[in-house]
Amino acid sequence: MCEARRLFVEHGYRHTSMTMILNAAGLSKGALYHHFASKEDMFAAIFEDVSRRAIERAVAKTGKRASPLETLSAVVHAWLAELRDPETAAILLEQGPQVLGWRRAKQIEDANSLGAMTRSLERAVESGEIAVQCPHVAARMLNALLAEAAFISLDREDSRIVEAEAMIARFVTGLK
Amino acid sequence: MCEARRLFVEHGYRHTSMTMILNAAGLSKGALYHHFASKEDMFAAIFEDVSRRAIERAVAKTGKRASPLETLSAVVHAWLAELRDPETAAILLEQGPQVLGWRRAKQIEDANSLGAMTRSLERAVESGEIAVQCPHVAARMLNALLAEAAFISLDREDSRIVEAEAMIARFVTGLK
DNA sequence: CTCATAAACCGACTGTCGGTCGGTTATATG
DNA sequence: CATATAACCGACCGACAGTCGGTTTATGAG
Repeated sequence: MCEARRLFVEHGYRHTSMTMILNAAGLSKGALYHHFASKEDMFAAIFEDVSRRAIERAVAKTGKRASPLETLSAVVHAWLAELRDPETAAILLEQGPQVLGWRRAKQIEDANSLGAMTRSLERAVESGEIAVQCPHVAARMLNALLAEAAFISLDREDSRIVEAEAMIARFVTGLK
Repeated sequence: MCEARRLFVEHGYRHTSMTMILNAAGLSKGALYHHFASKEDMFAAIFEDVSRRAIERAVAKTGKRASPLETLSAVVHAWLAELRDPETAAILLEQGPQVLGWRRAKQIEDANSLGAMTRSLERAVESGEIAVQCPHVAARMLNALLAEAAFISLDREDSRIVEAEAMIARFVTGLK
């Protein structure tokens, strides 16, 4: 599955045939289809794995903060840093929604990054630092901004990245 | 091409074979491939058409406003209304990025909705109502919020839609 | 060790689908 | 009418995801 991820990142989902994956992994078709129902399902497993590990790393990097809102800001920053990793971006931002469709991709993210973001928002609401009716909606809106900022940062134009991050910061503080 | 759009909306891109389109349109393969280089190219033409007409309608519905910022807010509102049309949403939000990839989809939108949004932002900057360094970045961030709000509104949960729209309004006024 | 059971693995085969190509018909132009 | 160009045709092809009957390997109870 590690080999499959590498090939997907390098050539894209469509241009990576099962045969290529089979050769790289040294497996047979039957073996692979014994573990995954379809090529798409295998990609979903990879997507889930990348999503889970990325948010775990981001949360781990975020030490203890004074308040829930500051923690949220720190998580947001750490998450953006994770998305700057080309492999993570390729799977989570480019190919994920393309291969799985946004519904399935969001569903998987709900159990990982989106879920962590929602919980962080909920804590900030409980502490009274921000005011939103539905933290899940706020998390999705925030997540959309983060994904767009990550897309922009893929073009490696520093000034634009700085501006995008500033807008996100303003969005978060604007929830007060 | 009208028939193809209908089939794509109804069954999705993947589950719409060329043969289905050919039968529905009463054409032969050769004829169709004389006009489009590939199935994906045909979809791109449909995407471009839907994108162009949707922003045209939104702008048309937006009458004259007192200031560029008010015009921007009105365009944003009208654009959200357009995205609530299931067929438009299916092509622009669901299938577009999935079939074409976000790069190509954004490139086409740059000539239509994103372009209009950017120009509207530029006017508001010129009049001094808002302050952003790069209107194009702001337009993309705003567009990401609008797309997410449209996704949320596809689930038809009214309270969430209201909250999402309020966040967008706050984002726009927060650019001051 | 033996045998039963299941999990993991194999690879030739198949159906479907996007795309091709040599050729034909319609339309416009001099 | 002659010529050229665009529109159109559909049998055919290669590639690919997915299948299936069968084999090997691991497990574990007697």
